Amino acid sequence: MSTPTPKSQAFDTETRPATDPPVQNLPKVRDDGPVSISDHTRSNRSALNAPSESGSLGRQVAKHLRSRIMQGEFSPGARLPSETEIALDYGVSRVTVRTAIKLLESQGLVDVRHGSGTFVSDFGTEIKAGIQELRSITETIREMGFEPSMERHKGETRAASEHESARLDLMPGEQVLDLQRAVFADGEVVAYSYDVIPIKTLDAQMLERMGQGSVFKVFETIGITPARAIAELHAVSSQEIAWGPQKPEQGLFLLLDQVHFDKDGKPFMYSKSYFVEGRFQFVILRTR
Amino acid sequence: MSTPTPKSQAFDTETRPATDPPVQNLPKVRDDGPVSISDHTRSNRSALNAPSESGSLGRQVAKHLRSRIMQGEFSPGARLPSETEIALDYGVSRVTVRTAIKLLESQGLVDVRHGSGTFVSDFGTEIKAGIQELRSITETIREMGFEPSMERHKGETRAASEHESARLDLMPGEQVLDLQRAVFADGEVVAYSYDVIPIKTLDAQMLERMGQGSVFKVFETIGITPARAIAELHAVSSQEIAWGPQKPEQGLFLLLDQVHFDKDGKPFMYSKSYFVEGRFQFVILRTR
DNA sequence: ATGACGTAAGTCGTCCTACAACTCACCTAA
DNA sequence: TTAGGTGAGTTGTAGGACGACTTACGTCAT
Repeated sequence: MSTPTPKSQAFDTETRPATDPPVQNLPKVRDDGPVSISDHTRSNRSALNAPSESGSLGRQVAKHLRSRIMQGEFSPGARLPSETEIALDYGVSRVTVRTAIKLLESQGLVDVRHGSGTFVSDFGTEIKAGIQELRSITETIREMGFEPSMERHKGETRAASEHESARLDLMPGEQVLDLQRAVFADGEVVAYSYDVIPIKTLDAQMLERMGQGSVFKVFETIGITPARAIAELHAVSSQEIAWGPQKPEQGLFLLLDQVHFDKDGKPFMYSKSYFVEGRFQFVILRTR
Repeated sequence: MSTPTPKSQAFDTETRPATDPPVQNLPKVRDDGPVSISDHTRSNRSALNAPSESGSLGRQVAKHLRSRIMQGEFSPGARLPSETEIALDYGVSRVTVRTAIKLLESQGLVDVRHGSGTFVSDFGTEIKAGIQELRSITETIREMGFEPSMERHKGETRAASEHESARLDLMPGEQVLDLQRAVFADGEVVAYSYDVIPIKTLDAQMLERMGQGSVFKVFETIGITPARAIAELHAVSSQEIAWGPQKPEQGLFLLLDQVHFDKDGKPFMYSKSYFVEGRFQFVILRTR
């Protein structure tokens, strides 16, 4: 599918000021005059449009700004360029820049002050481990500067329990993939992951690949995009959860009990992640 | 013994958003022509401008929309009026409505679909107990439909520990108020709160009022507005934390270890809140 | 010299208007 | 019946304008 985006020219006979011939993949750029791009102030307008799924323009700009902040281009406390400047830089409207900045603000990354400017949050760059954004555990670990790895302990199909059926919106007794894995950061166990995935969304080939690396990567290949997750937090003390040589003695865990939904609101995975207390730091930024 | 369960009515002071907060200040309306407001569709434009601190127009609209959603005017899954309609309704521009909706979206309350509309998130109304927004525990409990109360167990001044000084940005040895309280919901203990507040920000009168009700209320009166908090999450198993007749046997807690900052980025309180596992449900909505 | 005050420039907040991109319901024709 | 087109409605983006707020700076009276 994916119609070539005909840009609607069949019925617009009138009112196109024609200043802007249909562009394909770049954000529309208006006045590019002499195209003199100095080196020390290279434009960022071609930096958008990631290869894969991109989302709205505002989200793209937000994503790019975020990475620039994370990479230290703007240090904590520093002021970002004005909205107008950023807009010119990316070749988008100020409206778009504002939506992007609003997003970053809601993530606690920046701090907008009326009449003064937009500033990088003082702890902005340390929030990487935040729970607020939806990421796979492996991604999160990698962002924290560790090397993630996984070890499959169990991976079999069985009937869903009543509790799981309810959470995943299944018929009782439907088959699911029961995945149990240990999660490592630099070779040290940081969590034990119990994932339950409805079989019907997978084919045989997937079953093997599940559990190798990030399950989210596999989901991507079949067009399932995680849009959000609703999670409960619990403190758990039990000897029944961990296994293996690195099994923690005290048996104290922070349980993230969550259901993942795709962009259509359909649940596609139910997972219980038991984080070994003391080996993984959860940071939450609370804003008004 | 057997805490009297005071039901706390001495300090539930403010703002019951009954149905119609008396307001005087209107947002500037430009073309007010004949001011003909039809009856069956009463305008909401006078509903803005909360009595105290209001914030930007967009935030006001967001706040009001939020309360409308929470009160069930729009049920989960339902579509909100179009941005244009809302704008007319409140007498603001569509831009303002959009910033408001963006805010609600980032809180997971609504779900914006391009070309289709804005919908109340399916769980949106259940996220009340979410950690994402900065609220006092009492407020959160009230929103969950319980009657909050508190019992002061300790309230004395002492020198700050090294760890506390670091978090609160104090000189070592500076005096702080050490507050230890049990938090009740409908008479049942749900948490034990250890708060540390620098003395210099308080006067003698405040010291007494602290610990009566919400400490945030007291802070408000001296012009300190909590803007954000950075928190760590931990699982804790200990018998040293709780006290009193309702002390939980298993000694299992979810610890929210957090520093609160005002809008200028100054830390004004360091608090450790130990939530009794199983008596308080933490829900987190994770979005991309 | 010092402090209070006004002024101007810079920046975010809001408004208006217009159009593009997308979704959905409906109708039509094969 | 089904495939496709069409149009109305909705959110996304653009561009220009002005208001509100912050900050720095210069002026003036003390």
